[in-house]
Amino acid sequence: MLDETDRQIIEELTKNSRIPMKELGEKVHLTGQATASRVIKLEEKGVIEGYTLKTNDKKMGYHVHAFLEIFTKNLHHKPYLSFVASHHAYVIRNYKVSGQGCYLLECKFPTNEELDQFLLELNLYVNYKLTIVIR
Amino acid sequence: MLDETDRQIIEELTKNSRIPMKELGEKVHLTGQATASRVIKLEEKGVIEGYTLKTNDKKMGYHVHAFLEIFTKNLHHKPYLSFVASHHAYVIRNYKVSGQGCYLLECKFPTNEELDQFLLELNLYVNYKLTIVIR
DNA sequence: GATATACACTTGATTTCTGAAAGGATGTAG
DNA sequence: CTACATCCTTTCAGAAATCAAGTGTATATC
Repeated sequence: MLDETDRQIIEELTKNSRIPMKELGEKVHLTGQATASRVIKLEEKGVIEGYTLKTNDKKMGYHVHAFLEIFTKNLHHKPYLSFVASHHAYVIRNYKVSGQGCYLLECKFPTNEELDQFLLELNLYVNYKLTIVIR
Repeated sequence: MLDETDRQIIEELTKNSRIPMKELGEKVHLTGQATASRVIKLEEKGVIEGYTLKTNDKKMGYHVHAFLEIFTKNLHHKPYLSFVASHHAYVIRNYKVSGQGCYLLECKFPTNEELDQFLLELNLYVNYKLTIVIR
């Protein structure tokens, strides 16, 4: 399904998704046009889902990075899920998981105060175990 | 430091980092040239760290996505850290954290068999608690 | 109040890239 | 052998990026 050239293309685009097709082509020993048509095929197959940005969270004003292991208090998950949906500015990812908790919630906050406020509200819906990222 | 236009630029580039500068400019009511120079400044400031790709892990052949809470067996972290470094194909991210564990390791594997093999080797250096992502 | 300076943006010209069309090489099936 | 499909290259017109002025505005300086 994916040959070595496709893999190289994906690797290079992961390093720098704004690289010109011509230059990408040189890296994988193809013309820019052939490279572009491979990229289009990878998009159509759904292997490539999109092109995005790596930003510096601290310089964006987010100084606190946390993981929350979520334990729902009862069988109704919807209140928690809609709480998460309504706080998407803080939420990086929310995974349903197997293990101790029901969900693993990754978040970012400008300050500890905002984290604290978030936790107070979160605790209305679920219990949690907090893990703060140091590095 | 960052004005509303910069924030919009970052938002649009997060949605699609391959958007032409001209088109991005239209979205933020600037010419392509002015937009490009703002983007260059954001890069120089380190706010923008790079441009990358969103891929579909399943279609890339990775069917297992896991988080590992790591508990080092002793005070020496180096053996674990070099083990992680030597398995970067599986490792997505490795965070030093405060909380129960010392590290939070996010990984992906093609199969449960490879996960199992990884865990066997990992267990030589540290103890862990496994969390598998369902969705 | 006049002048200098810095900054951000626009305009216009040149270079570079992209995307479409046509054609060539290779492999497969009838 | 022929038809067909796939993947690549070449060519070329149009689009975008880049570079070099030039304009406008705010702030500082005398």
